[in-house]
Amino acid sequence: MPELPEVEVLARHLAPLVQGRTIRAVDVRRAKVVEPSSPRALARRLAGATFTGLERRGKYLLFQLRPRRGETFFALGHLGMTGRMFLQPARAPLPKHAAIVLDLGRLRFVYEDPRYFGRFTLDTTALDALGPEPLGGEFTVERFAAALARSAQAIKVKLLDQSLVAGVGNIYASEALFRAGLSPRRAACRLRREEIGRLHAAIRAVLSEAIDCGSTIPLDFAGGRNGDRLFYFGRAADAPDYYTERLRVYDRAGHPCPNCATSIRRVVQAARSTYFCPRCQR
DNA sequence: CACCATGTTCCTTG
DNA sequence: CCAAGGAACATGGT
Repeated sequence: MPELPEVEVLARHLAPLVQGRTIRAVDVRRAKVVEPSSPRALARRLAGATFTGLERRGKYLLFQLRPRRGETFFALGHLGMTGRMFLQPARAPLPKHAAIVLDLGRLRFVYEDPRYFGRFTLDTTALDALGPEPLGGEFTVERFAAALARSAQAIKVKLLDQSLVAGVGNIYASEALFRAGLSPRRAACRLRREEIGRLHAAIRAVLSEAIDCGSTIPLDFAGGRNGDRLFYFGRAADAPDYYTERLRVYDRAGHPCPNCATSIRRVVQAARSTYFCPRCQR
């Protein structure tokens, strides 16, 4: 469930739940997800530490922890494509693909991830490569334009570059371009200033609306199948409609464009699906 | 069985 | 050296 809005909503949900809780024991069930930390090093560091803060940066979660003695440190989480993090009662059954389990006493913190593409590690260097937060003051049209001017890549592909803006993924890249009325195939360096301004505003609008939408959904990450279908997972037949209506082009090939009823197209760019309206997006 | 999937990194090619 | 494209990672859904 992982682009910026999903991670933001998760961070807001999780922060008060983990705040002040102390880790009693650490179970690394998939060594891969702690790389480049070693399972032993991670376990030693986390055991006895208390959660003192949680924030989001791009698609990452930054857990602030205070050890029994010594200085505050951080653990970096990433959900990859299919990761989830939640608290559950200590005696509830573990999900099949639990990668990390933190014993918090009556509760436990679980990071589970069927594909194990995500991370839960002490190494925070990935943050250094991130560009500005799209919803923050550092993401200015000037800076955005300057970065785009240096790239001949298709704009859709460029939006996935986390050093350009942090947190836009495959879904919201298509959504932002639709909102801005720009073809995903335009070369980044060929966009006019006015178009860049539109795209800049569209990125912010699409992401903040998604956060607002997600924030209004009662979340239940307790591992159940029920309250966890936020965002784009909510499109099963039994799912509420609020989500379906939120995405205007993503995964909607062949459906009518909400503006002009032209059939939405799917194309492949850099081995990833892109969805757009060939009439509204030039 | 075939193909697709919200992400990131690494390798190859040009 | 750089940019761009593709494969790999591992599992599940359709």
